[in-house]
Amino acid sequence: MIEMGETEAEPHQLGGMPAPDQQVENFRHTRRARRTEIAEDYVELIADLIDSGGEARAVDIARRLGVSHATVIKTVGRLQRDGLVVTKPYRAIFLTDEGRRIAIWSRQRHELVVKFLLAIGVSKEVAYADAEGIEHHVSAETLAAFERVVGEINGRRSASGH
Amino acid sequence: MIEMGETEAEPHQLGGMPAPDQQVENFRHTRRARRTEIAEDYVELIADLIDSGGEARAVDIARRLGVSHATVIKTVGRLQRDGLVVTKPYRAIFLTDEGRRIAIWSRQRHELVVKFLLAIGVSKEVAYADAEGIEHHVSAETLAAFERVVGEINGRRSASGH
DNA sequence: TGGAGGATGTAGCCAAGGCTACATTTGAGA
DNA sequence: TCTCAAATGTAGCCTTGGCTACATCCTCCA
Ligand SMILES: [Mn+2]
Ligand SMILES: [Mn+2]
Ligand SMILES: [Mn+2]
Ligand SMILES: [Mn+2]
Repeated sequence: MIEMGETEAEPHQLGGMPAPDQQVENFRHTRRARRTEIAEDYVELIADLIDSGGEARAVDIARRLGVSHATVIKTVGRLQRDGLVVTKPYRAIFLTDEGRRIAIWSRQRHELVVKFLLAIGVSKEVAYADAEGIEHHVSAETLAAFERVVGEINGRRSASGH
Repeated sequence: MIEMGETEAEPHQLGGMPAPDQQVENFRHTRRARRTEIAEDYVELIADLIDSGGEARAVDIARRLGVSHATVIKTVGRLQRDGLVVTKPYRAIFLTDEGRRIAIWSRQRHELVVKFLLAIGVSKEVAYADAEGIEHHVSAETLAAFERVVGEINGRRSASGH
């Protein structure tokens, strides 16, 4: 067999991966998303607690997240520093306009991800579990695709006599 | 209007969210997944570098990930401690059996997530970008659902005269 | 109107995952 | 063979997000 250059180990994915410099951008993008995950979960949860119980207390957040109250208080401090919540010592936690904006957006995205997973046949338990992590990495374009698929599946289902 | 108990702010999602204690489990599950994301990206990338260039060097990993080489070296130390790679000072990095197992699994999962996003109409650039984060939160069940959908869409496409 | 107990705050610890700056080693080519 | 540039390693810094232990505050009820 004749020398063919540097291809000796069968690259295994021919049209697969993106170019190296595009991959760098993807990794950077994902690291950026990672840094906002916790903030998104917090503001979404705070909004839920306010909507259902009138106020969001550190102890409630801690119980829902399954972390210690000390962790919650420190994290809420960071959220306040970053302008997403306001709170005064020994008082409940409220969302700023910015925090509420993010909460509403996160909630819609989260719900759509769940709806989507359910639509493609994932069980309720797994859909909830996976959505909790997936949601933070779904761009607007992918979310739109999810919505399209949900529409198609529900359309097809009702067209064939529910 | 008569007192109706604690429902005054319209709970907004009736059958939406899971029960609080199920939600705790979901958050715990997601935190657990978060702790393995970086290891998965590293072993997958190391496998790619070995397959395409014969060896994986810290500087190559650093360039692909867009982080400093010092970060890579420290992380590789953790991977070695955890039994996923082996390396000797000033030498290249190799996968253990366990590391290779995880790399192969991660690569398959990653590729399927990309294929899935492309199948539902997401652009190539966004599919690659989103998949880099989504992959780590996709359970086996959800992955199976993805595979089903890819099969259906490809089937439908070829049925209607490609 | 006290307390007691629950909620909140504080201190200090840890590991992960980033970084820069500097030191050391390697190996390819002149 | 020797040198020097590139690769690797090390030190030390930072932030985040966990934890436990303990201190303080608030509030509700006896
Ligand atoms: Mn969410
Ligand atoms: Mn989440
Ligand atoms: Mn991957
Ligand atoms: Mn990834």
